[in-house]
Amino acid sequence: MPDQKNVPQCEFLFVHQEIVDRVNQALPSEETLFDLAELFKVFGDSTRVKILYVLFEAEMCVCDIAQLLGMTQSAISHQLQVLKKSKLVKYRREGKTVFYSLADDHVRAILGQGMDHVTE
Amino acid sequence: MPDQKNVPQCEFLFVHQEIVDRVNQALPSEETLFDLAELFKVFGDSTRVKILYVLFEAEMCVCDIAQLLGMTQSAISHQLQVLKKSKLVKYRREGKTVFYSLADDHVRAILGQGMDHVTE
DNA sequence: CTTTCATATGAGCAACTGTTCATATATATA
DNA sequence: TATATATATGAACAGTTGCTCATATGAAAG
Repeated sequence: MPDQKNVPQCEFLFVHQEIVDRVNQALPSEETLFDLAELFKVFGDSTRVKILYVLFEAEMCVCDIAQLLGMTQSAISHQLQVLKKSKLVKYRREGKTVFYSLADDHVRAILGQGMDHVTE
Repeated sequence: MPDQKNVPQCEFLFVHQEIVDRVNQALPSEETLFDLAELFKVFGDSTRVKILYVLFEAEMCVCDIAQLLGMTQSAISHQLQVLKKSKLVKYRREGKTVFYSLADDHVRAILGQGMDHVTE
């Protein structure tokens, strides 16, 4: 962030200096906030959300997911790589087939919180 | 979705027909899943996450937020409109100034769940 | 070794996103 | 009314994203 802290753009900055200080202390690091946004970005796509919901129920191979969602194998595989990179899913090879499943219960918790907000 | 349900692309689809049926039942509606992804999309940007974290601490006017984050008033205002449209923040006018605050505690809960996953 | 099947991956493209810049709106004050 | 301040907003542009298509990789079977 540029050093503009002492160049107020409105009179309220100094009126609320205590609040500004408190916020600055409470604000997580730039890196943490970036990672957090990156995480939510992964959840911010219909296809990926669908894949995660499918894996809620059972581990599943790539082509079954594609079949279920009516999408191409390539599209699903690309998105599974995104989910894998974010450590939201894990996989298990069995012969020619690769089975994907949810990495842990955080995924359920996050989706659940979002669902609460959407369906209320 | 195209009607490809009876054109298996791999042998596992029919081996796991029961699972496919169960998943199809458990899967929320297309519209709900779309809304869910749209919600997470809003959280999927550093600037917006920062704004929300700032509002965690206190209601704040546009220019104070811009000041705090070292960004232009315009950029912050644009993002506040996005957050407003998603009903994640509310605002209160006081003379020339507009104060923004979190709309409800869902926002905290969702960010908190994400933070758990990021900081573990 | 060759073929087949399931999956992964790179290039290319259209659609979307976040910022900047210029300007408009709204409120208060002289 | 004219001016100043705080915020909102539209256009434009660069950067990103998700899909398709073609092709590559990996594993099992002939």
